[in-house]
Amino acid sequence: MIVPTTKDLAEAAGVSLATVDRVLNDRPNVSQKTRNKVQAAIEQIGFVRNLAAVNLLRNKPYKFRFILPKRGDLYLKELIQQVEHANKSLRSDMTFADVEQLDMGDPHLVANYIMSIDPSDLDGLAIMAPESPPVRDAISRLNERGVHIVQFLSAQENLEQLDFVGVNNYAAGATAAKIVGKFSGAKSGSIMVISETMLSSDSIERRHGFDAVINARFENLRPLPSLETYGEVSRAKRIIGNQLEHCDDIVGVYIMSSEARIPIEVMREKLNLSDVTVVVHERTPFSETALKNDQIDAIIAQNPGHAVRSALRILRARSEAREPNSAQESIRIEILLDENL
Amino acid sequence: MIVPTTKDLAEAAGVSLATVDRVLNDRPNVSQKTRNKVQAAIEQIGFVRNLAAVNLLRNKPYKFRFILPKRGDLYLKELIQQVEHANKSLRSDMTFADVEQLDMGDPHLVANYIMSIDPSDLDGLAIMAPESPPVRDAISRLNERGVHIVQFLSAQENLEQLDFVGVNNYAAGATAAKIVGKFSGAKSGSIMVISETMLSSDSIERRHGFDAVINARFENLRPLPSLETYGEVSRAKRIIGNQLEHCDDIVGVYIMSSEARIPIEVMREKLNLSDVTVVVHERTPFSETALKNDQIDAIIAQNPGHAVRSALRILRARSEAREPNSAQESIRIEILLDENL
DNA sequence: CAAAAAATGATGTACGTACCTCATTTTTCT
DNA sequence: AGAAAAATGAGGTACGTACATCATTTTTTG
Repeated sequence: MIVPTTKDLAEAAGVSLATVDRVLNDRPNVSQKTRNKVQAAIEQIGFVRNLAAVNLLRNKPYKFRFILPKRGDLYLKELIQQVEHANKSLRSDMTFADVEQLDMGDPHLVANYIMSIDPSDLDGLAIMAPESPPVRDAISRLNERGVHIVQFLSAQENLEQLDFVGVNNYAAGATAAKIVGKFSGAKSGSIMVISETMLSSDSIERRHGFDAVINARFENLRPLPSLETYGEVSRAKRIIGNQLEHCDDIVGVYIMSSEARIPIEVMREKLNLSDVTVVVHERTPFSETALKNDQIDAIIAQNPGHAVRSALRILRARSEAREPNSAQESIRIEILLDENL
Repeated sequence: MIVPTTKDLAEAAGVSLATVDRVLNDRPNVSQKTRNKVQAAIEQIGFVRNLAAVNLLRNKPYKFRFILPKRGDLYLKELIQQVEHANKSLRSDMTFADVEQLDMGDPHLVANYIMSIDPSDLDGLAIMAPESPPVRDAISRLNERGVHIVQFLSAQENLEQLDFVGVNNYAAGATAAKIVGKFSGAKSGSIMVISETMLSSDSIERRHGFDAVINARFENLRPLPSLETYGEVSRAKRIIGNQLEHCDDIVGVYIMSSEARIPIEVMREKLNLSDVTVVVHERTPFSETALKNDQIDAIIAQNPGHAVRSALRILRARSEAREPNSAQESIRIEILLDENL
């Protein structure tokens, strides 16, 4: 099989290589007639730029950075590992990725960091940060200064023009609700809803989706107010214990944040977890074990490897002024059971 | 940022470019001492081959073919579309893919086709064909003649040394069982199991996985013998109608083959599908609509786009004598509900 | 210690494209 | 018609690697 080159294209179009180059790279001083001739020849012989040659010529290292929270859970650890792995396996492709962990409790610190970035140092940024106006503004500014941005797993409002990698959290909550509802069978009772914090838009959206489905389809179930652990074991013990005392008809538990460990460990002291339906988010070594041990029933997950690779593909595409292949880049809401782990 | 080249490597190792080349490409006439020096320098400066340059130099078009069944359903159509799409978007990468559809009813025809392939025409083959000795032998032979092979979505026995793309069908059946069981709540009754044919190993494995989980965890449910439609509407009507008459305690339906349309259309005339739990395989325009209309409860799916791209990545890697990135290539058993479509 | 063998160096070519400069032809304008 | 402007052609360089060839040095062997 012969793959046509620019040379073949020039011949087919009846013009010189220089003119082909002018057309392909949108340079001035080409008549419309010639442009058409070349375009026709492109279609006719099926010419496609050889990516390897283009990349070799560009030969620019692409540097991308993930901004992730400092305080984190097992899922965060997975993400970091995936970035490191991607960094290794993409080096031969001139793609480099690293991680900067910031204290997300302080939006101004995050905004300052973003604004301090030198666009000549970095080609793109994947940001996972709680919704906040200063951060949003900093992102916009940096983007205007030529750094490509992907909103990673958590989106800022009013930044719809930027690429987003992650799941629809409303749908994720709704999916969790469907599982909790269906798995509870004909039982009636209350559903505990536990979150690390309800300040993030992720949690809010998940809660909305969850309530919508429970209310619409499972009249027998009563979702309780969200409990916020703030990631502290002692607090978790207190508030969860408190609720368990006042409520003796728990039939299901939904843990909205990516860290399922603390709530599960607290609860399994006071409750037989195999008797109630437990749904958590994100696959981690802990949640995987819990699923196998029948302490939880389902994991709603977004694959961290997919997410990282997808963000990098999008950043790479943007850096080369290509359109990302959107079909390939959507992240699925995965439902993991013991059977399909 | 500077990315080290072979030139930098030569300098760092204190040898000439020619020697670096000898080490990198495993050529003879290099002392062990020098090999070590170069290896050490590779580690030290973090040298990685520039893929673009290697590909440019190779500059070989890779030609791959998917062998798929001739008679097929909507899922097959999706697969074909995905191959066509991949073919377009990978042209700039010198990767070409096409589809050959064969009558899978005749193993010898399939085997003959495989044996008639000229290894100089084709770099790799992705085969989806029912388990059969002549086909298996033909695959082995072709592989020995230098054509890389991927077993696509359905595996041949005793060909474990070849790459496989697809899900574990036992686990897929088990997953379906878990959904049917849990979604049926406390109800007792029978489960219909419908397949196009029970001759394929896919169906057999799914059935095994299904029965294992139902028997182990759901004593209230009784799986019925498999009904085989052979893809014929009239036959489907007859056997399904027959079973519905003799069995008035149906609480769930499991459709094992990728074509859900015929059984669903037959059944919805005689049964209120929203009263029973229905689980099918593969996302197609039909099953998607049925899920939205509450005629089915869940789809067990393997993403056709992922599958096709994965097969092509593996074939490409093998053709370039690289190891495929196995972590990225595993196909998930997806559970699709109305909420996470 | 000389001859053979092994190891290493020096140098050139090629892959397909982008970008550059300069020469030449064609078109447009006055 | 003649000058200015636009269009096109011709040719070179560079990216990083693989694969040659041939010259030179070092090591091994009898």
